[in-house]
Amino acid sequence: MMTVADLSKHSGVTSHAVRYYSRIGLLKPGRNPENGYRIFDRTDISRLRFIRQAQSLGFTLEEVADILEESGKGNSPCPKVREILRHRIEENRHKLEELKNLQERMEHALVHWAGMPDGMPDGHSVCHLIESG
Amino acid sequence: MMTVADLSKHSGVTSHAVRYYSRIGLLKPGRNPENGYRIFDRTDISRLRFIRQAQSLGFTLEEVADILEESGKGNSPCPKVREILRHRIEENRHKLEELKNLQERMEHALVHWAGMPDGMPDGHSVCHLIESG
DNA sequence: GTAAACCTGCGTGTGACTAACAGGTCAAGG
DNA sequence: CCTTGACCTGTTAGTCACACGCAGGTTTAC
Repeated sequence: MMTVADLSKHSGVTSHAVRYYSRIGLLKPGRNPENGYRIFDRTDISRLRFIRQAQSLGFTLEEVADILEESGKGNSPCPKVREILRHRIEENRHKLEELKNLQERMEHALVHWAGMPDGMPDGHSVCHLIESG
Repeated sequence: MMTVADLSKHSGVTSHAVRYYSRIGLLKPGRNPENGYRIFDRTDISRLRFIRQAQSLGFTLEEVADILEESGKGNSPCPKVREILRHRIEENRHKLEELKNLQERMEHALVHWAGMPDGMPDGHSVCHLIESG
């Protein structure tokens, strides 16, 4: 009952993304036989909402596709969902630490550089600021 | 005086990456006219070290290319370097906050789900765990 | 002489889109 | 009836920093 633009406005997801989800099979809209336009119904609306909800929890689109497929076969996706989340939490803990380290290195460098003059390249040094790290 | 593999072993950078840097112009090795192999000298070694040092401080390869080029023209890259770093620090602060938020959402979800049973898909719900968020 | 370990360029894949292209469709207004 | 503008279609390229694999040539050691 809705076109791409309708669904986009209704959901706040760009029409580009809606078409992208259709292309990779996350959404399976019908087609208007007169002009080939995609047509979405209430099921698609809630699917789309589900996709964004899952994404906001850190799920990748591939994982969402898995979940959707499992669910479509009549199986409960919940165990898989719990496992993915546990795994993602571990990964994220790692990434967080790396980013914190990076942030510290960057801030330390900026302070360290505050007292250093700019230097001209001299053939064996590109930028002594960076090389001083 | 060194081939790709020599430089790779010497620096701990994979030979794939060394060739990649050559391809995008970060390294400009000479060529052995007999067989077309790349040959690297001391300058390339320090360039490569500079690249990795800059990367570890959060610079992108494109930025490194800019810096190298500026430096190659005889200008001091230092002002640009300071500016990029300041900018990167701001960006990273943002990213860190987002990741922290995500981590909280994920951990909260896992706790929240601990008391919930697995459910079967019933046509209008895919996974009540995710949809309960 | 042959096997292992190198080298070459090039093309594909990663994630989740965004942007752009060329062309078709549709509703409203003059 | 015609135009304008906003939509639609599929496809392709771009993002980042590589990893991996291909087919084929080279070098080194035994």
